[in-house]
Amino acid sequence: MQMPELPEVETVKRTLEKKIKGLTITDVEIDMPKIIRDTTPEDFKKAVTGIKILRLARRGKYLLIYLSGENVLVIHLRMTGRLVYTEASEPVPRHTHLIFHLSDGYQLRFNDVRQFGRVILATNKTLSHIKGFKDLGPEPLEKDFTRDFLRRELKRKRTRIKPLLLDQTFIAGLGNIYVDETLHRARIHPERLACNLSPREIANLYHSICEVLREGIDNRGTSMRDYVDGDGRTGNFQEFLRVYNREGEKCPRCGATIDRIKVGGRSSYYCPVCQKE
DNA sequence: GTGTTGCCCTGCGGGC
DNA sequence: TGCCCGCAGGGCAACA
Repeated sequence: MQMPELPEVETVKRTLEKKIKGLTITDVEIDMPKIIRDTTPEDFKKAVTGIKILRLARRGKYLLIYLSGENVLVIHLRMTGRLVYTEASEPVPRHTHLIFHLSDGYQLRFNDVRQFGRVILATNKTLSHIKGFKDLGPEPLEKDFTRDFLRRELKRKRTRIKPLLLDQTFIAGLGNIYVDETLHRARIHPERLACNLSPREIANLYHSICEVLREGIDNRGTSMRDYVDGDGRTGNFQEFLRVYNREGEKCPRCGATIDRIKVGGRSSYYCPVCQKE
């Protein structure tokens, strides 16, 4: 029960960058070839061994590791993926599928219980062809994501607000936890039609998206079960969640009982009093 | 364009 | 205690 979303991936990026930027990948162990997409294990190994790590970046829920030369590692942690910088002498945990040996003697380990995570070897040129990555919507914390943009786009959509916010082509980086928290703060029921939101609700929604994500990052992400940052540390934002995973508990704003429904096949936690249909 | 379902996958919790 | 089953969910494909 955990899905690295924008704040978690941003935290992994920040913690890892301090540790691995400037190091060289001296070897790669691939235990689960299917984690790597579109490249054979042999080609992957050949492409990254002896190559220097230049910088890290994030786009939506994707982590990007830029290497010297043209290559970029595009990593999606999906549900249970972890990317941890660790001493080589540490025991290798179960479900460790990929190990990068680094020039400082440490290792960067990719671990994923459910094997949903993906590592794609791309170049600066092929980045724009990667399925899922190429169609990502705007970054919600960047300046091109404005209230006007949100209002304009919502008016065009005859779909329910929750599945829309989860759609990575609409906005990049939101997942189930942060969408539920956002909608609660904005007092919007998850099944409301996007095109029917009032200007005031849209303003609240815009503010809530930015606020929830910033607070998530400030608290180094949410750890329900699996998520840890690049140092292997858990986040703290789970302590500040108001509705997610709190079915049956009291709404911190009005005291009503938090309910859970399925919206678009996803569990959705909300307050039936604060968030009217 | 939008909605629904199923698949990928393992661990966990509930029921018996 | 141990087994079975359903659920959790991001992204994607297939289909309605």
